[in-house]
Amino acid sequence: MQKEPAKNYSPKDFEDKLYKMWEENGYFSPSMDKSKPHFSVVIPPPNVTGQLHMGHALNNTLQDIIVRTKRMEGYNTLWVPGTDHAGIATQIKVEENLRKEKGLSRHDIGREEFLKLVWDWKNKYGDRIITQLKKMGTSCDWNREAFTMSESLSRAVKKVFVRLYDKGLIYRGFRITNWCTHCATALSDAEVEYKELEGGFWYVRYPVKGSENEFVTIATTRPETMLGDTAVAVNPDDERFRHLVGKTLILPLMGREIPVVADEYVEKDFGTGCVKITPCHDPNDFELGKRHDLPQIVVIDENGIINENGGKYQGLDRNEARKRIVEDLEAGGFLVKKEKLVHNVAHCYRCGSIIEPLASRQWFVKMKPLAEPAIAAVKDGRIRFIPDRFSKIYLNWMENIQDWCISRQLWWGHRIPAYYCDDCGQITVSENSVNVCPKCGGAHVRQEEDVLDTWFSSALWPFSTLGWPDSTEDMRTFYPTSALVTAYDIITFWVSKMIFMAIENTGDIPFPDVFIHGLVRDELGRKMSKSLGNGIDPLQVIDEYGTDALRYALATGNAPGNDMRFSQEKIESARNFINKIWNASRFVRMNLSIESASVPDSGALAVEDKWILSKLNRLTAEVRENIDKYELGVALQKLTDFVWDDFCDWYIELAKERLCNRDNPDNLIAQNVISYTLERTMRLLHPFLPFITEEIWQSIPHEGESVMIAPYPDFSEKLNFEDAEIKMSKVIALIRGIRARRTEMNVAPSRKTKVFIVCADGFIDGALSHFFTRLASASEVIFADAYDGQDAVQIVTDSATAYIPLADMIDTEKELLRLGKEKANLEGEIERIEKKLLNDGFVKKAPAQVVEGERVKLENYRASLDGVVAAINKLQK
RNA sequence: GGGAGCAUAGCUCAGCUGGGAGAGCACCUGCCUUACAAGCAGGGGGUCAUAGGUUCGAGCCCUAUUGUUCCCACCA
Repeated sequence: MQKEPAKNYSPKDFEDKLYKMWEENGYFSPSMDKSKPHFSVVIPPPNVTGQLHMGHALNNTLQDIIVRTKRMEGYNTLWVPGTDHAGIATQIKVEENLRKEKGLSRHDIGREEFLKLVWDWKNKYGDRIITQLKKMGTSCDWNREAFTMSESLSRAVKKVFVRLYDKGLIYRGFRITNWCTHCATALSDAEVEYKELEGGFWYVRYPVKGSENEFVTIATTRPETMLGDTAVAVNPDDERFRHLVGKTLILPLMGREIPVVADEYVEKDFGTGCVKITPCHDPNDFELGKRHDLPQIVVIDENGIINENGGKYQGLDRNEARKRIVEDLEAGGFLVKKEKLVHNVAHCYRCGSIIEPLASRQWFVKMKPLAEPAIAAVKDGRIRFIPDRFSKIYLNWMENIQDWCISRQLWWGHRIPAYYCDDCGQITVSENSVNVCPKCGGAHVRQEEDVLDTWFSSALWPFSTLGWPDSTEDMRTFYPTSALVTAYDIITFWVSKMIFMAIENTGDIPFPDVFIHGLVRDELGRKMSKSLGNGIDPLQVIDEYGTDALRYALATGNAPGNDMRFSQEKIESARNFINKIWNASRFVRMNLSIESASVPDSGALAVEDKWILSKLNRLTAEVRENIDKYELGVALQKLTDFVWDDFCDWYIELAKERLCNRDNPDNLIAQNVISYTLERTMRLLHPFLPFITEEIWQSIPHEGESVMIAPYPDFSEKLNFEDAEIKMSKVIALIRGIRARRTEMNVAPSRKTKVFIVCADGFIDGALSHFFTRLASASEVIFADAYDGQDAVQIVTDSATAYIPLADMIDTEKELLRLGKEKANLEGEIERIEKKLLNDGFVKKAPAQVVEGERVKLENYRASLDGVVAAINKLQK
């Protein structure tokens, strides 16, 4: 029929070719068939200049499985791809590059020039991640590729900003923010990471004004901030210090007079019970300072340098300043002691430097009013997390939400659409650029320098990518999207923000389902990271084993929300399975003469045909259900078991007799059944293993252009053959028994023997002889009512007893011992079930089905026991 | 301090709404059986962390304990 396929699965021969074919034929685009329900997904946008890592690989594999299934199920399916401009991450990269290549900083070349460089960088690397996503087999509609900084998405960003500002949900405020001195920008709370560090804990005496030799001792982990102290606080209930409240202290080194105040915030039992208050460099002190109306003195600037308020320490780096201040305190007799203290220190999640809490003017989103409907949407079930436990994490975070700092002192990002008038101080927020102050008419108007947090634009992703704020056809057709697939580590960063932004701006939820997966770890369970050098490059895996193998390794045995370890072992077993499929198809192809396949009337079908068709049929229903419930790992496991055990190990072996012999009268029936089964199996597997299934599907009888757009198989009552399944399972049990016994007795596989079968109810009869000649080393199969021949090995199952005359190899004593054990075993089981059935509670309360199941089991055990007892009697004679 | 997860075979993990434990790998035995040695056949191996409880029945539900991982908060 065609040239002999390669002996081993060789993905390079077809993966790229097939992807190109799908893309060129437009299969990735939605059908736009309005009579069908829609199914839409937006990709979690990777960093535009990033590289594909295992996390992306897992995320996109899971999405693609779902999307491909829905597409085959007939939904009008859209998967929107795109990338994120990733403000800080990208800017840092370009800055580093600029420094390396030209020794310049971004300030040296100015905003405009720098942004040009970033765009160049983006254009250079922006395609790389897309190319890599395509390598994964992702079936995104590339015609709709989005980018958070594109013109249309920028328009959405401006629109939302103005809307929220007009509603009073965005405001500008002087607040403590997390400041990264390396990136020179404010960060949101979500962008800082806490790490435990051992640091110093310095005890310092502050003299009380006007009373000689009286001191207040405070303890601090950051002595350099004392330059900005404007008070010392004690707990109002603390007897030890009550008399000091209201008194004045002299701040050492600075000589400034500061008050002692009482505030509940201070814990009596920690440190000395007295806390120095630095409103501009500590969030708690800031709040306390406001309560007590304390002055705000900034002493550390945005680069981590002591500023003009720091007296003689001006110009020192914060670390240098700490050293000098401690020295000076000691010299001045103010330092009581230094202890070590392990405490949590905030770090920048991007560059890792220590965060400086710093009071500055920033833009914020008022969260409480936005959080409320977002909480309700999850609580009332309009949005559900899979698995459900993540809704707790979401709710816990949402219910304790703080205002969101959205301004960043970066250049790469959406510049905040706010305009300041230098003449009258008016602030104008507008979607259009403002050149003349609408209040005073002055022309000295400048736009806010800051840009928005990257997450501000990604928060709009589910609708901005569909064309919002315009009422586009995509928006009307595909919104709300159907599911979001992402890892648990960005639930608070991203998922939560999409939810409240969508509800606020579109009046609808962004998606009903949030399918959460875990992280991919290395063989030892560690996070894959650049610094550890333990990352496995998915592209290298693809190069070596193929995309399908990678996808299989990531999808199999993966339970929703759970982390997984990736190992060489896993990818190899994935490859082995695919190779198995490949060879099964090779066998089928080699024996095929028909051009199209259909299932013959059931009257023409052999019992094994009915069995495999029925199994496949049931599998179809189960796989659909598992995928619907996002149990992708389970679905793939069932498919694997079917292909390997049922189809390859049993059906193919049984079919050989008819299939490999063109003269066999049933040859065509076998051809039809086997190619029908293989074709359906390829369709079922296609969402998981898109390439191999397409390659095979194209080479066997099929209808249509591509398996990718073929209908996903569905359950059919016509192919439900329960009797055949029961019959086959009994035959299989008997064959297994025979094989096991032979192996136990070291009978060489080449030694064929007669097999006598006694089956009281005739369930296993002469029509099934070929099973035993093919699969149980039988030279001849004789059915009888009883066996009274020579000494034989006996294999007892619940439906039949097989006798193999191997007189020369039987050790009667051993055999009796074995049978005795088996008898005891069966008796035990029987006793257990009898007891259960005598239990009134069980019979009355357990479902009828379960009780009936136990009764059947009991009968089977009893039948087996009878057989074993008979066997023993026979041997003892 | 608050919250969540995990603990099942030597290893990595499945186990759906409770009905007497599975897979892959590893290990042992035998096979080049005309699709596949990336394979075939057979086998050993688990008081499902511990202690209670609910139930006719618990790996699964409840409580406590131990170990472990993570998230949030951020006590100077």
